[in-house]
Amino acid sequence: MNIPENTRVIVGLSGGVDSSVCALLLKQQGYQVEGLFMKNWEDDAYCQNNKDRADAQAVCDVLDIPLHTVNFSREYWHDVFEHFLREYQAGRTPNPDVLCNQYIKFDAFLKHAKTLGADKIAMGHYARTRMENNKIILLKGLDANKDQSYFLHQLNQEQLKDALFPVGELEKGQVRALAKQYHLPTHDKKDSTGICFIGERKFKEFLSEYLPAQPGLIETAEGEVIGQHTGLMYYTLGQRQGLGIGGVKNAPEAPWYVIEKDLKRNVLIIAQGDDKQLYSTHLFTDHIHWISGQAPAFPFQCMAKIRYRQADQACTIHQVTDHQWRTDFEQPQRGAAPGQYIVVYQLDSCLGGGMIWK
RNA sequence: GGGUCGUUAGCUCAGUUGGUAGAGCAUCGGACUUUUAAUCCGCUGGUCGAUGGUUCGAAUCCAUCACGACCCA
Repeated sequence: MNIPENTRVIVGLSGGVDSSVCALLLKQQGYQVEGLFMKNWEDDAYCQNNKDRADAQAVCDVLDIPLHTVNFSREYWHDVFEHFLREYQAGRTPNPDVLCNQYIKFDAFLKHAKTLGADKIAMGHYARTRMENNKIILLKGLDANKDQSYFLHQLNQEQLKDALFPVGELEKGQVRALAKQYHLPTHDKKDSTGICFIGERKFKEFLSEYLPAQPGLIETAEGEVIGQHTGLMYYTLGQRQGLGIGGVKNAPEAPWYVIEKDLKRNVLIIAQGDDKQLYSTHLFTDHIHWISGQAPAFPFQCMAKIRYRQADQACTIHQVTDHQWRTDFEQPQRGAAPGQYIVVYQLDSCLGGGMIWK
């Protein structure tokens, strides 16, 4: 029904190799392709929009397609960054890139693309979609090592309906090879990491620009004070780095990890080595988004990840109340952090997920 | 006042019969990674409490002093 030649696709071009090849593939498939570069964060030492935009433009020049630019800094700040700050302030560990997809790439961007006359949008994510029983299902990227469906699990049918992910059908190596073969200037550009659109930063430094830090004590699970922390928000459950604790008398020669954040007392609680308290047999969510638009029957046996790039874990989801679900894992999970998302899978299909509450 | 034991990298400690020092943790850097983390790899880092002495040579033996812990008066 959708003849590529009559279909206008607007590709989100970041200036990276994945979105470049995304545009290349669609062009090869015969679509009318246009690029759209988003500026979502004001320039600074770490966020160089101009360089990325120049790269996106260079790719468009090679592909001979137009490039549009749009500024979503306000939307990003309001829909993603403020939530990010609120969550940290509340002692949780947010995942801004999940919201970035939900509110920016598959909302603000999608709407803007429509006003530009797009029939479809496309992104360079390593993920795939299929139509099954008149519903869109979201699948993991073919390259298991690069699969990014985790970040897309909050999307709904409406958002996925007109989205294309051609790169998801390829392995990363093939993507780079194609980029090189077709002389895309981004072919050997290093993959970007760090918070989407903000970039990689010294995290503590970055957060401290926005949130006041309140130093406090570090205690062992037994309540013994063995150090000081610089602010609870700088730590996440399971974290090792940044505690500054080494060589405690009468303790084993093992590293220490965060096992709890006591907000009331502003105390960071840590344990040593592979402590049982680092692990959770279950966790709670107060809402689970289902991509299909329909919740399964509970209890629901499935697989899930509690962090990006974690191997799928066998679990069972129980509905406890109208607004509480409990997930029981077959194997206890290390460092389940409130604010992060549990994302649900069945085989290659990403079904949805929700924010971990506790 | 007397006695015992300690004082070695940021921290906790190991250093065989004397030949100018290591480990874990911490820190820092790198890899991995569109969150935060985790994980992996690597580098730094010490005139061995001070001063004398014995010795070809002392962190290792001796003396004195300083500091600390404990014990006996």
